[in-house]
Amino acid sequence: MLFLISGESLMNSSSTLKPRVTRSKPALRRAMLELLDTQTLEQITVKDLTAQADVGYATFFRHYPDKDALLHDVAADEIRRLLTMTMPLFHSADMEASTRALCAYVWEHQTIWRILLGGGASATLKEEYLSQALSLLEDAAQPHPWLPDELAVTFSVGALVDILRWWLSQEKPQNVAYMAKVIRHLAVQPIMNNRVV
Amino acid sequence: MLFLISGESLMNSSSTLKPRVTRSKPALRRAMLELLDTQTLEQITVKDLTAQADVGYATFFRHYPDKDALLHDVAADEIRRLLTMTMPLFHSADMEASTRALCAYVWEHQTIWRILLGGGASATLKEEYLSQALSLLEDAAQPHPWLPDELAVTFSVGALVDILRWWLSQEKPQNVAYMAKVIRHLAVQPIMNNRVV
DNA sequence: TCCTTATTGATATACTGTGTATCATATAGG
DNA sequence: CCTATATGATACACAGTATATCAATAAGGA
Repeated sequence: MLFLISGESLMNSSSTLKPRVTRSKPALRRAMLELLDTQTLEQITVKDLTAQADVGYATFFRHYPDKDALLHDVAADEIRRLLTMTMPLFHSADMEASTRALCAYVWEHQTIWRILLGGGASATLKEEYLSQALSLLEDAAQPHPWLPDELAVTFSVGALVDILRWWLSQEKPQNVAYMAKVIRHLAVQPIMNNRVV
Repeated sequence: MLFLISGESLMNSSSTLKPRVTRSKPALRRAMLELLDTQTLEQITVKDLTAQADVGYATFFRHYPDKDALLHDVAADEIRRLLTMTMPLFHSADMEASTRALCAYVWEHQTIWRILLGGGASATLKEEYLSQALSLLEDAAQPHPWLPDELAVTFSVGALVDILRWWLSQEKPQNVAYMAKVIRHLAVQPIMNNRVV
């Protein structure tokens, strides 16, 4: 499988192969995604990465201090984009449209999200996701009279990630509309200020 | 901090120290819990464990193949006990009593659960928890007309672990009754066959 | 009390993976 | 054509894992 990520292009427009300069970093990001498809993050070694990227071993450390930094670099953009579609959920504006847009985005980018959610990256992903979500919490300020905001976000983000991971791990995944309904019902609706059972 | 775990006692009834025989394994389990209080699982080395347990380095491998096996040994009992209190939640018998009993149990054993849920063991814990829960799924057979059983359990167990972790990570934790209500409302009620939003 | 067996401590060793340092080479961009 | 920079290749120091070996020690039975 091949993956093209973020804005950087791996080849230039000319017919000849692009020379070494600036080739390593995109190659390493590409290699990380390729290896995460079948292995866990901690199973992947720097040697594996540089071999997959067809790059010298020491070259890795000229771009990243360690494996986690590379994963962070790969995932940061996607997380941020998904997060901008997640936060509106807590403002209870048009919830149906929001959840559907969220699921549609994940579905369109399922190749990378299947890797980020599955494998061994999910722990790192969830931490980062939750961290970014909590830092944006002040804006929301949607009062949950009986539920601490931090608990609400922790629960909702956790449930969202778990549900999305289940979705993309299925052999025959459900459709977008259904998953939006599931997320609305399981991860969003319960933290809204309604009746408490 | 000191921890006494499962049924094994570290000392015998006599006034003298118990000799080496059978001393290592309990000492290693004890050391694992002590180190997990301040470090992540992957931060802990076998050398750390054997030093903390005051045991020879090679002795570790005479009892466990690796760190994860030791953690598994430490956590297995607790997980199994908590699970027997978790499953009744899906039978919708007396939900209020079930959730309260669950939270009361965690609260009574908060010393070990704070370690198992926090730190670096939470990922392993959740996997094991979910695995055991899914293997017991056949018994429940509580039909969720619109929700696949596996998704329901995945969501519910995930939410439960997340909520419990948040609870025990608080400086001034909420009381048992409140947390039972939260779990009922966030992790259990949403998967029951009611109205779908 | 004595003897056998099992546990342990201590140590040596092989191996894998990380991270740094160094030097020669190739090339992009001026 | 020249120079700054990215790269490849390699050597090296270091940490952690896992196994093997041998002597010491104590438990539990004779």
